[in-house]
Amino acid sequence: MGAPGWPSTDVLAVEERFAPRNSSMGRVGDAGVRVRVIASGWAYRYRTLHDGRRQILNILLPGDTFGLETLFEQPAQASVQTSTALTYFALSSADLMSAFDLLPEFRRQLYQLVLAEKAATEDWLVRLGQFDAEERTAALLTSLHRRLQQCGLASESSFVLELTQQEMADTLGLHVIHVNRVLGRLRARKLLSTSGKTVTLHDFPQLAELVPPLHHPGPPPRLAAGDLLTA
Amino acid sequence: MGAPGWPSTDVLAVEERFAPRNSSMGRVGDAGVRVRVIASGWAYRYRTLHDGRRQILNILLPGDTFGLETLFEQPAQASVQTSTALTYFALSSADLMSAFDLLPEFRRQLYQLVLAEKAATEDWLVRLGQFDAEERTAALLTSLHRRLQQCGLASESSFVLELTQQEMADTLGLHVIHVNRVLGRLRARKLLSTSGKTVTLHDFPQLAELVPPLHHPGPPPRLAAGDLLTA
DNA sequence: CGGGCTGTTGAAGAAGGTCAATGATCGTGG
DNA sequence: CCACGATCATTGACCTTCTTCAACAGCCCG
Repeated sequence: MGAPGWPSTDVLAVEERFAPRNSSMGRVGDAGVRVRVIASGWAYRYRTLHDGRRQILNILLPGDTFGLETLFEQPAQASVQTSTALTYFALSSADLMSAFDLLPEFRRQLYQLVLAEKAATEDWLVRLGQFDAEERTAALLTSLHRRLQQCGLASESSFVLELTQQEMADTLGLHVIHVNRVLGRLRARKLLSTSGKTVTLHDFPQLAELVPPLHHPGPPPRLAAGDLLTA
Repeated sequence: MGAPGWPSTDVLAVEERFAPRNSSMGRVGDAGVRVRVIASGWAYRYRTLHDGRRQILNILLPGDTFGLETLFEQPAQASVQTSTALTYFALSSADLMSAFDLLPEFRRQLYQLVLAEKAATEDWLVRLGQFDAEERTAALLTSLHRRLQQCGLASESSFVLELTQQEMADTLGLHVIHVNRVLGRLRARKLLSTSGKTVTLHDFPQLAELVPPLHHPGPPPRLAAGDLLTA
C-alpha cells in the first residue's frame, strides 16, 4: 500500500504531528478530518457495534495513508486508534483538492490508491469469510511481516508485533481466547516463538503454506447452461 | 450505490450488451476489461480459492457499476457471474479516461463512487467478522430488499430473490446447510416466508431488529493514558 | 509496590460444519 | 406435453471448531 508520488510541499502543505500510544485519532462520522499518512508507529482503523463488539478494518503501518474518504468533506468512515506512539503527516484538504483538480498524474495515483485500499479490504473479506482461525492468524502474521519488511522494520524472520491478542482477535473476527490457543498451537509446532512483543517466524515456508493464496484465476468455473454461449 | 452522473453519450460511448443466466462475465486477473453498469438482472463479484471455496464480494443489481479498477488498464480484481439473464452497458475505456481527465465534476463523482464501494465492502467486513449466522442472514435479506426497492423491484414487503442458498452462503461466509437452517428458523418464527424465488418479509421491523446497526459513533472509547493529550 | 491490563490454561457449552439421504423444482430433450 | 436428469432445498444424526465461564500468573506502568 505504498504512498503515491505526493506533490512537492510547494503545492501541498503537510503538517507533522504526534499522537501518544493508545490514543484516539478520530471516530467514525467525524467531519472536517484531514487525509493523513503514517510516518512512524502503529495504528488501526476500526468500527464498533452498540454492544461493544469491534471489528478492526486494517492495520496502519509507516507509509500507510488513511482518511482518503474525507477528501471532499465527507465524514470519516471509521474510527482510528494508535497502538504505539505515532508520528504522522496531516495533509491540507484545500491543497489536496486543488492538486486533485490540477495535477492529472497525481489525481490518477490517488484514484489508484483508493482502489488498492478497496482491493486490500476485499482480500480480507475473503479471508474472514472463508479461512478458519489458523489460516487467518497465519495470514495476519505473514502479511504484517511482509509489510514491515518493506519499510525496513522487520528482519528476515522476526518483527515486533505492536498488537495485543485482543486487537488481533478483533482483526480476525475471532475471540481473544481462541487467538491465544491458535498462537499456542503454532508455537507448539515450532512455527514461531514470541518473546515480549517480538515474534520470530522459525519456519516461514511452512507458515506460509498454512495460508491459502488469494490471487487465483483457477480452472474454468462450474459449467452452466449459459456458459457455452459466452465462451 | 447510485451511479454517478455519467457524461452524456456525446463524450462517452456506451455499448448495450446481454449476458445469459448463469454465465461468466469475466475472471479475476482478466486484462482489457471495460467498466460496466448493470441495466437489468442480477450478478455477483466473487473470488475463489484453490480448493474450491468461494467468497462472493458483492451482489450486483440494476444501476450498480463494476470494474472501476480496470479504468487505467489494471486487471480485474474479481470474477463476475450472472444469476439471471442480464443487460448491461460496457463503457468505452478511452472515453472514460479522457472524461476522467477533462471533466472535473465527473472525475470527482467517480472518485466518490469508488469510495462508496470501499465503504460498502468495509460494512460487510464488519458483518462477516462480528455478526453471527442469523444476523448476517437478516442483514443480507434486508439490504437486498432496500436496494431492490430503490430501483422499483420490490414491493413494501416482498421481492424476488435471484440467489441460490449456495450463493447466499458464499456471500455470508457460511455453509449452505446452515443457511438453510437459519432461513427455516426465520420462517418458523413467521418473520418471512418464501414461495419459489419470492421472499415475503412478514415482520420487517422485527427482522430489522435482528441486524445490529453499523453506523454507530458510540460512547467515548476506552479511556487510555494518552487520550487526555489529544482531546 | 500494587493494580489493571495482558497472556495462559482448563472444563463445559453452543454455534456452525460434515455426512448422508430424500423431496422439490426446473430446464431440457424426446 | 411429458419424462428425465440435474440442480436446489430440506431434514436428521453426529462431530469439530469456536465460544463461554472461570481462575490464575506475568508484566508493564503509574
